Amino acid sequence: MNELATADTSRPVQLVARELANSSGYLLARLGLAFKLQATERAEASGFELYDYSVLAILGEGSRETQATIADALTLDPSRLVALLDSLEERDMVERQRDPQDRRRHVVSITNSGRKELARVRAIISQLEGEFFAPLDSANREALHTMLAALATQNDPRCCPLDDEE
Amino acid sequence: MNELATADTSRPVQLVARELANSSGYLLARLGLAFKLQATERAEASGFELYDYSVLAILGEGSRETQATIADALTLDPSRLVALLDSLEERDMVERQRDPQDRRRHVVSITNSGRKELARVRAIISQLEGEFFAPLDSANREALHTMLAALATQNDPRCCPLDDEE
DNA sequence: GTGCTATCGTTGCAGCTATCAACGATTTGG
DNA sequence: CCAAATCGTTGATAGCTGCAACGATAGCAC
Repeated sequence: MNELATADTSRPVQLVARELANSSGYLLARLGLAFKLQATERAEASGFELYDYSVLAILGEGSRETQATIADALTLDPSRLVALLDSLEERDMVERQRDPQDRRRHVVSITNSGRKELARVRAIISQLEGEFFAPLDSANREALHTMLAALATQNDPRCCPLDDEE
Repeated sequence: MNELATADTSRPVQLVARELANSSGYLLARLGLAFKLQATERAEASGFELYDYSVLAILGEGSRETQATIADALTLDPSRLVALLDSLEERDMVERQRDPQDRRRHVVSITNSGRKELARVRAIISQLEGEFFAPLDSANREALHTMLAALATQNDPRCCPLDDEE
């Protein structure tokens, strides 16, 4: 049925199928992964795990978190969080204290030096975002963000509270 | 320094940090992963691996591909593709033939039954896309797709050729 | 022609990661 | 005061990813 089973060697770079490139979901997944990889790379170049940033960012917003709530917010297995916090605590960025009201819990809080480090990673990620979304002008960037937030509230409720008031 | 290290147990659902929710890159990564997980789930419920769809979609567009070009397009290790093609070939969806012009190569082509199965998975994924992007009206969906495509051409060139003419 | 090197698909391995069960400590409720 | 549930932690297990090595074939130098 194949008159001549010969590959056409003419193309310079192999592109993904039109069908996939036309799928917003595929683009979303692929771009999301690309961003995550680049973020991981840059963070690790500065001595951080990418999850360090997520954890510090959560802790940087004031409310005293227990490990279960952090793990839940990041959709992370609690057992994986243990090693992350061990590492952060060893580097004096966070502190674990027993909750006096429920001594099973650990209340995790960020330290002053943790805040400084958070600012450093934040700058790195922020820089990357600027480059990654550079193809869009600022109006489009904002429009994109609004749409992503809308999708997140429906498809990943833990991600985004929708209360943009303030 | 912590007057009372007590977690505030008042919140119903734990949300991710404001800082992360305000990051388009974070939303992109998280939504992309969420989409991929849902797609995997639905595909597997119908007896497909998600990559089966990617491979079939590429093969469904006519040009005769060699394994290296497929792996390259999907940013997939060639060794991983072997098992995928073995499985697809076993189910009579694709065929491997030696390229007579270069007997090291395998030219992979889709079979008639492969096209039928492709149509089935395509419908499944298409259905999912409809649901996933439901929070956006069709104008916004199109705007979003255009932006994602623009980002892809810069950040993941293998993903999208930008030639939307036709 | 004869080697030398590169490429293609394939196999197998080794490291990493996620996922889960189980445990001690503690709280809660009867 | 006892039983069940919860919290953080540890350990083990399965699965995936990327990498090196291999046989087969091609291209190139001479």
